[in-house]
Amino acid sequence: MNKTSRITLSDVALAADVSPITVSRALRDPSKVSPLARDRIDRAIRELGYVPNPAARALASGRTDIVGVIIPSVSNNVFADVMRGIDEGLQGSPLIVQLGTTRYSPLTEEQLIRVFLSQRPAGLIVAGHDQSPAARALLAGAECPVVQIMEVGPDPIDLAVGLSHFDGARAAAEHLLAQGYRAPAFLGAQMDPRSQRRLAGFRACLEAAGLGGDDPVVTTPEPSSVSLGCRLFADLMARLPQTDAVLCNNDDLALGVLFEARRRNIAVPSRLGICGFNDHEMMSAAEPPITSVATDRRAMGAQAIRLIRARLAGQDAPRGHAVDLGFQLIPRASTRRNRSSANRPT
Amino acid sequence: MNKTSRITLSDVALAADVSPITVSRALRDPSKVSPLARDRIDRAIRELGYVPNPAARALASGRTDIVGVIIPSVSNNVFADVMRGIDEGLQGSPLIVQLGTTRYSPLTEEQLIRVFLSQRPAGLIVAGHDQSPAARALLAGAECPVVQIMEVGPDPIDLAVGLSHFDGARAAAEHLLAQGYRAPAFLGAQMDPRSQRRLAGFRACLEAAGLGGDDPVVTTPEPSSVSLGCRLFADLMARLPQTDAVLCNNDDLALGVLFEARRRNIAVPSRLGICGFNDHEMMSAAEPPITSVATDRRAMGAQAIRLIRARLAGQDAPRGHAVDLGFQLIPRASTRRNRSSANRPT
DNA sequence: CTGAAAGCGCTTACAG
DNA sequence: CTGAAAGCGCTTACAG
Repeated sequence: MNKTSRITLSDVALAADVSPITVSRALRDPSKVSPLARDRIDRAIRELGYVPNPAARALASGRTDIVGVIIPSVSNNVFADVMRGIDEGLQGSPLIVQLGTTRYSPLTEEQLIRVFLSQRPAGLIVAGHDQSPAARALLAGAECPVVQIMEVGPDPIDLAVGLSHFDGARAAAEHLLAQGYRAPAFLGAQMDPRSQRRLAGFRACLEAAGLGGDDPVVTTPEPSSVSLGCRLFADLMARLPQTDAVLCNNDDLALGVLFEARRRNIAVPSRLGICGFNDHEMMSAAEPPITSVATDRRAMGAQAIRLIRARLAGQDAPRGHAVDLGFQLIPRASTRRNRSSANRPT
Repeated sequence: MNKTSRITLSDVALAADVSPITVSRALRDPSKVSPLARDRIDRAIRELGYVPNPAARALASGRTDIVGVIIPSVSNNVFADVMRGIDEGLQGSPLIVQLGTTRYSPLTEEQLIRVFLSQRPAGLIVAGHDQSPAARALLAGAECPVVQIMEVGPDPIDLAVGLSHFDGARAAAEHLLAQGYRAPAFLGAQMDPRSQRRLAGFRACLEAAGLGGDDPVVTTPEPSSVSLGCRLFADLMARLPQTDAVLCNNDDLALGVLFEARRRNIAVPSRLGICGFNDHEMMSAAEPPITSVATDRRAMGAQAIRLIRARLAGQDAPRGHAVDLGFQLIPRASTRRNRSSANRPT
């Protein structure tokens, strides 16, 4: 094709009057080259506008600077936050993100893993612990560090960083009971594995409190949204009008519940308690501010990259190493039922 | 290193009893290979578990299946939506997304363009029209299709798909005036070029209406958030208490204004009109529902990919081809001041 | 500290 | 429809 121009390493070598090998070395580890040669090479690179060909490098070395990231969806602010953390973690490294979305399909995930692995990535980040057996096998056989993010669970493939969604939801449910709510319900959308575990945590709390009878749960496989929160809450009220508190699978739903409650003149928090999950920034800004379970999505992404970089730098990060980032219940006015509300921090 | 295993094209050729070239051909264009050879090759590929090496392919052909996407930020739901559209547009193609974020820095953008271009991508998508001259030069010299997204403007580098933010904001301001608001203000965060143009559209409307004196504008370079909407609105009310409507740079701010107005017992829409920008899903769910300027971010991403795929398929898409996706003002209760509100579509 | 040789795994023309 | 030859632009050992 366009065989015009395109400066190669040999061109640089010629201009700097050294061998190509020396240029290659200067590029990869300048300390291995004499200062004099280094200077000449640097100048030649600058003058010629040389840019290395990553494909050639990858073919020769079997390595790349690519970090593959495989997540269910990008239009979910939770993953957007994770991506942000990944991006921040990448600062100062030559690593580049290759992004793939599974749309919550294990089969798509498997295919993506195959494609991404064929690129010989420097590292791979995948969401969750529920890969198909074939996907797990692929990842287990990968020559690069693999980080499972979002949750910690038994038997990580390699590295893992996340939190226990079961514990988070259980803590939230316990909070509702502690506030005096007696008929809490669970609202869930996009019931992915993590949502399922949140639901399980909710149920565990209710059972422990002897409230396990009704199973006051409304869920849908639909993707989450604020509008969906409105609708799910309407469904819930039609089915279980005695509900006095709602634990939402995520903050979007919680916001929808708040709006719908307002539309129906249901007083929050006195008649209805609302709790979200993740503690999106808007939870503290809402009126009333909404209680939520804070998770640090950015830290998750950043930490995943940190683990990969450490492994690449030859540092020790044994297989099976899992980092539990935990969660924090942030009580706010939306669940402040029987207490003095004189002082109201947001 | 690990020279063990790793099946190559030659291995497949050997097993299928054809030459490597024929295998290569079968992979790229099966119709050019006899059905018999094709069968044998397919079987060999399956049995050996052969996966092509993209680096080798890239080096030999000078092409890759990579689409570079360069956006300011991922933790901004506008770009998350665009990414979603890109992702959808990619369906059924072998293209893979490589993602880079500029953090709104032209210098970082330039570096990213350089790095991404060195990969010989199949296409490049960049946000906005305000690249540095050096970045523009790089893009103009690119051998792949380049799509500028988010807005349409004069002198696109190659392809473009977006809308006029100036027009969108002006239409919103006109709507506020038409509703009888007489002292509209503008609230803006993260004042990137598109926000600047929205502000300009707002000002143009006010001037045309003879209301250009005060310049009722509160902006900040801080990234946008709902909480920030609360704070900016507080600033605004302190400075210009006569304000009776707010045009927000985006929906996050608008939601923050709604919450803050509620906290202050400022009636919406009678005492205060609120209008957002982008029409995020939550605008229709809010109570009251919030007027906004709808933009189709997903379509933007999908269309960008469509243009790239068309160009790659050899179809005609002349340089300078710009697609204006337009916008649509969605009037809702938050600006329904003097009208009968008997029927209230959301 | 530096270099000559070989090779990474494909594809590109060019023949036949 | 099929193949032999050359080469894409680097890096990897191995010497010196």
